[in-house]
Amino acid sequence: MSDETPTKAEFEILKILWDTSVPMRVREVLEILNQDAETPRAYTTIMTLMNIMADKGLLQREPDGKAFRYRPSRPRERTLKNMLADTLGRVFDGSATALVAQLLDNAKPSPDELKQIRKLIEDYSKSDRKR
Amino acid sequence: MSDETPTKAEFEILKILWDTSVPMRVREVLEILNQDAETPRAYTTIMTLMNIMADKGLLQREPDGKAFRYRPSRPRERTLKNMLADTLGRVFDGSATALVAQLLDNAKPSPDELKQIRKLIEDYSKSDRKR
DNA sequence: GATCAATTACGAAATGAATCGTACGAATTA
DNA sequence: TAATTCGTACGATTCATTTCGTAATTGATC
Repeated sequence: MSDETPTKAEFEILKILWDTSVPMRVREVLEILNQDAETPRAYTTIMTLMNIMADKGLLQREPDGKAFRYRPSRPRERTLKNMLADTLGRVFDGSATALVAQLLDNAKPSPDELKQIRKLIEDYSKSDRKR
Repeated sequence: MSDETPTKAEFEILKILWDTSVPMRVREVLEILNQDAETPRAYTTIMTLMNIMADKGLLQREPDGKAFRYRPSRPRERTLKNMLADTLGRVFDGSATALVAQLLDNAKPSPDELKQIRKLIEDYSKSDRKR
């Protein structure tokens, strides 16, 4: 129950907080969010959103002067994991193979990326037996 | 513009149509959808949904007696491709490597699946130069 | 043609997400 | 103390999605 998956807008906020890796105030998040936005959001929009996220357990608040600072409740990896699991289950019926097939056909990874990906799979294969 | 990505409910309907691979009427889709559903939907719910999908261009209609039969406008692969591209871009900032890393950490593919995945990558590597 | 059952058309309500304005409170300053 | 500034709380509005009821239509049957 404590593993809510964020909505689109919520996820944007989480990305900012993960990137800076330091608890931030609403205003700071707002400014980063707006600095390269075509249509800037209002302060209260983000305030409300971050409130909801705190209620849901996606963010934690800590008092700082008259304001709060917010931090993500869960590390980035854990959340990405959930979101990917969602796609994997919903879209690819749980088949990692099907997903990779689409991915290759799709993302056209560069030779360099391919190399990295191969390495990942090698490493995983080796560490597999201790599962 | 003709590459709409389906919503959750729309996708469920597409899956049914892809699986049977034959154009179906609303009632048939409804029955499959409801047969293992905890809360069954009303006929009109699916009717409306499929109408919207036809408007959007996700489905095509062909008359059959007094009713219509519906078929997906696009093949499954094409749609999955779009949906995966969305996840890749939004969640993993376009990094196929990052996605695969999560996937391995996540789906715990079996040795057999791994083998298939490796093969996919091999094949892709070979065909890559003609890009 | 009249009637019946199945289907579609239309429109409206319920829900969830995203947006923002106004009210109000606390610290800061004039 | 009054005015300013920064913050949160709360509620309203908009928008997309999902849901479904009622009315109109159509084809089949008598």
